[in-house]
Amino acid sequence: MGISRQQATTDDDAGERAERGPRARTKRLMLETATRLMQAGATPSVSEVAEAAEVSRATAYRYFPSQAALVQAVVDEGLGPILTWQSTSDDAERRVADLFDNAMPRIEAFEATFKAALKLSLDQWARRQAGTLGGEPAFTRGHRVDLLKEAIAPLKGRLPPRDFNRLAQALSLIFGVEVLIVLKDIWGLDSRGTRFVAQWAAGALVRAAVAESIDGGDGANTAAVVK
Amino acid sequence: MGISRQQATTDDDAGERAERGPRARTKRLMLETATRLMQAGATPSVSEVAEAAEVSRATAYRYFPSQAALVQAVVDEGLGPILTWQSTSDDAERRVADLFDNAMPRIEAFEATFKAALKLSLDQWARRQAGTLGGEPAFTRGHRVDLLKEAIAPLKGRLPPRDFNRLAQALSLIFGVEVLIVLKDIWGLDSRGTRFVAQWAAGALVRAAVAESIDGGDGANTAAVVK
DNA sequence: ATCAATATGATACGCGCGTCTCAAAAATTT
DNA sequence: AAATTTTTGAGACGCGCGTATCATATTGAT
Repeated sequence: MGISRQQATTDDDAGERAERGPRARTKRLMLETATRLMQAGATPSVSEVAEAAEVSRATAYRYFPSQAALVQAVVDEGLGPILTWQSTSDDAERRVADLFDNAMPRIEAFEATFKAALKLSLDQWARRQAGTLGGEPAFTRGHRVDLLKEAIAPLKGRLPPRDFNRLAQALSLIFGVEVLIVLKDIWGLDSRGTRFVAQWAAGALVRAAVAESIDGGDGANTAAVVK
Repeated sequence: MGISRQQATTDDDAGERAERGPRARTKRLMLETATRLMQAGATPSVSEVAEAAEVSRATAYRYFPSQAALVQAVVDEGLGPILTWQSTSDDAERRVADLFDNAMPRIEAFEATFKAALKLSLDQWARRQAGTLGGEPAFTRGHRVDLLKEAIAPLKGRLPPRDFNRLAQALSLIFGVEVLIVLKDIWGLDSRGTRFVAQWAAGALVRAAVAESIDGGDGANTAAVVK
């Protein structure tokens, strides 16, 4: 079965990147073409990438059996630099700000890709609910969880674990593509305004978490908290 | 000719709800069937609703020309009660908390519907980027903007307009379905945990906005985001 | 009761995605 | 260089969505 052989290849390459030969070459060509198209704002189907890369549809589908696989590959490709990034500061708020400054422009650059990924996740979720398609991973917790936890790591000792997690969770609400959707598409803000609001919210949350831990427990959590 | 007549009906009904006759009856039947299916977690296509409601595909498509129209109708139907709701308090933080308490369970009850709506918006956005489909509304700013602005209305006088908007924008990041996606699907929280985190974050943001305005400008904004 | 208007249903069509088959081309081995 | 394996391309197929057409049933007015 040539098929299962080639299917396996898609996975093998994940492990051994330096693979040589026509397979790897064609795959890279497709990946680069797809990345280029997506950076231009498109959300190309496998067929469209095939045409743009000047390979046949059949070949394209051999390497990327679905648009989902394609998008995922582009996301991984484009997100690489973020994942290894480290803030130089050891102040939590500063680190979070640094993370946002680094990640948000990159997310914006790959906006179409991230939106496509979100859309596909929603698709998969819907199928899952419908009964079709069994125990797949459904929503893949991207990298945001780890990135944020790492950013607020300096608070790990100073905050109760519960509060630490709550902060990480709250921050993750203002970190992903959803921010772009809400602030740019719905509110009509520009990139600068979007980053500004996200930064402010992030800072406010970090400060709130720290402040609470200082003046003891839920000092600010009672009804209105009149300061 | 018959078509444009019936097409118009879809719009007319929005204005005159009490319409009588077979048209309204069938439409309601479909809407209720669709709502039932979606509450059960499904994201039915027009054809599926047609089958469940025991009307022909052709008829179904006359009333809801696309899945998007169907979802939109169900959203409006299910969201109605929220839109007219009013908090009895005049404390901003309390009002926001009330809003969340009221809206979040309802959003959860219609989770599949909201996710479908988000997915369709992303779809439309992608098509738009691709050049196909012209000047459509793209992302329809739902009701969240108005709801939140209304909730924090008590701060309208006490906060500079710029800060007021920033707060509304930040709050809208932790208000929609996206919250469910991030906290339930990605983090794996349950409904209670999700509401808890969202509530905490909302309160923290409101308090931060108020506190800043009190101790004058950007008293807490020093470290990050200098502008 | 009759007749026009209108709602419905059955059917067929185009289109795009993903799958499959098979033959030609390219690469690798012997 | 010849033989074999691997990669590629061309085409056909099924499927689901949305559209269009036409005949039939239902409704409402005269």
